Amino acid sequence: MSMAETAEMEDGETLSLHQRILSDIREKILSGAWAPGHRIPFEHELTAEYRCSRMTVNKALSQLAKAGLIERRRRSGSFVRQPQSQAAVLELHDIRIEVEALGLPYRYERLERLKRRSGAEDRALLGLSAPGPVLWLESLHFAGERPFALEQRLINLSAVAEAAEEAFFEIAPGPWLIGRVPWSEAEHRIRAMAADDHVADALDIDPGAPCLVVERRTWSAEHPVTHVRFVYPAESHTLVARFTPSQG
Amino acid sequence: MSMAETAEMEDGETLSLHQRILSDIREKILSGAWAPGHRIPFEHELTAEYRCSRMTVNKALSQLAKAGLIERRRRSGSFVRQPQSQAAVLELHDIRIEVEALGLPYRYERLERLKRRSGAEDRALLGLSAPGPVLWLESLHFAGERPFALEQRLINLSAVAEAAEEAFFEIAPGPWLIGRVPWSEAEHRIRAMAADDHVADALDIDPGAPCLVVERRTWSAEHPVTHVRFVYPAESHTLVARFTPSQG
DNA sequence: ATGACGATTATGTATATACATATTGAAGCG
DNA sequence: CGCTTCAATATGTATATACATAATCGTCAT
Repeated sequence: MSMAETAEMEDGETLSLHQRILSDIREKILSGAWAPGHRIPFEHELTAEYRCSRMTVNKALSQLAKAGLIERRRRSGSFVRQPQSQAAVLELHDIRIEVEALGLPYRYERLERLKRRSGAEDRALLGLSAPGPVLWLESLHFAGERPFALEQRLINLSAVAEAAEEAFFEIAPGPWLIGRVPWSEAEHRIRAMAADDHVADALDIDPGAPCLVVERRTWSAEHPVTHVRFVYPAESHTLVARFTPSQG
Repeated sequence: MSMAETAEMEDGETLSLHQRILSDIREKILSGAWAPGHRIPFEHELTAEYRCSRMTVNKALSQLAKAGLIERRRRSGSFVRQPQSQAAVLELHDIRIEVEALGLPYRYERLERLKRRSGAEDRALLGLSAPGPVLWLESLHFAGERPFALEQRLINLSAVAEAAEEAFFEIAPGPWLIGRVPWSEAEHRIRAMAADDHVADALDIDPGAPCLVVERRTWSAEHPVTHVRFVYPAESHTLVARFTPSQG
């Protein structure tokens, strides 16, 4: 066996050995052949089975453990975990991309722009403790002729001073921030809401009509950067998330 | 330097060397010190900086690449990637746990149970091509006295035959399935909806009131298992998701 | 100029080895 | 019987080494 051997799959695809071990075991777990609690063969057994070194087996098992499919216990071995509480990876696209994926022309319109000192409400939204300068922006995203989403955004100018110079007529604040500020963490809240008069007016729907609200707070290295609320009319929008319980 | 040396952090926590390298680099990227496009030191340079072997550095860099923070190019080096499109890990808890976390007593009530041959609508929901036996269930989850969520579920009896024997009076179909069927994939749809008469009646809210709808389809090894729709009154429920762009 | 080609270089993946660490299980003892 | 101690064992992390592979760069001939 040569040093960096690769394996031929049935379909002709080439996988590295540790990826083959990984997907073999994953398949056994997901198919139910190895039920929760089942003890996976020891590293030295897999070493014999796959004719490879312990390091290679270890790499594969460590990855399965990190993905949460198995649990490893020293001296005892590795075990299939109980199915985890379900989690979904939710893609939150750029609205422009979303609209264009629908085959509709995208248009962005800035409604409001206000520089002010943060009040208690602003600080609560951003998660700030001390007052400071913030920028308030309200914009509309259109799909064709129809309003697609209303965006209400608060930017912490202490964290992103350059935003004070930008009018946001040409570029939406989302893409502008993405290109400028590396973000380290984000928190999302998703809920349903009845349109109030202001929202109904902006989105051209009836007051009281159901809307999907997605709020996102973003931090960059511990500093709050922005809080944004997207309000979508119920008909226009469904969030889709697909989840596979391990990431090969 | 001993073989399996570990490093003391300032706060006294012990990290393995490769984890220290990983978090060092991650911090540089997230803080913005290394902007997108910046070339990360070569493996042999990091080897010298951290006084360790190339394998250790390689492990850390590979992990950063898998997390999507950097891109690796043979012969050229490793580079900080543009900030990715945002994605969020959305936790979808068991409703019982959710209700109990609110400090309210949980109660479950089965409303309807119907065994039938799948019609076109059922097949569309489950993603089935051929007709077959399915089980239709409607249940209510209570938080204290108030209805918390309405559950409408379709189970593919070809995949889970035992479900036909279960009355689902004592146990909710969610927990029952989790303990029995290993699932390999799930797809979620989240949207806002106005309550129709049936939903309004079940949840004891006004017709037309906004609701949050979470639909989930689950597969086990390519076979559709179940489709479930949870309808939450808008006031009762917010989904929260927190996301950090790399998984140290 | 330009295109072919080989050397160089950085990463990708595997090996064998070494020692650390946590936990189990059995032996020994009061 | 219960407690301590100690050896055995499986995993955790690091080393040095080897060869493969892909991309780039310079050289040289056309």
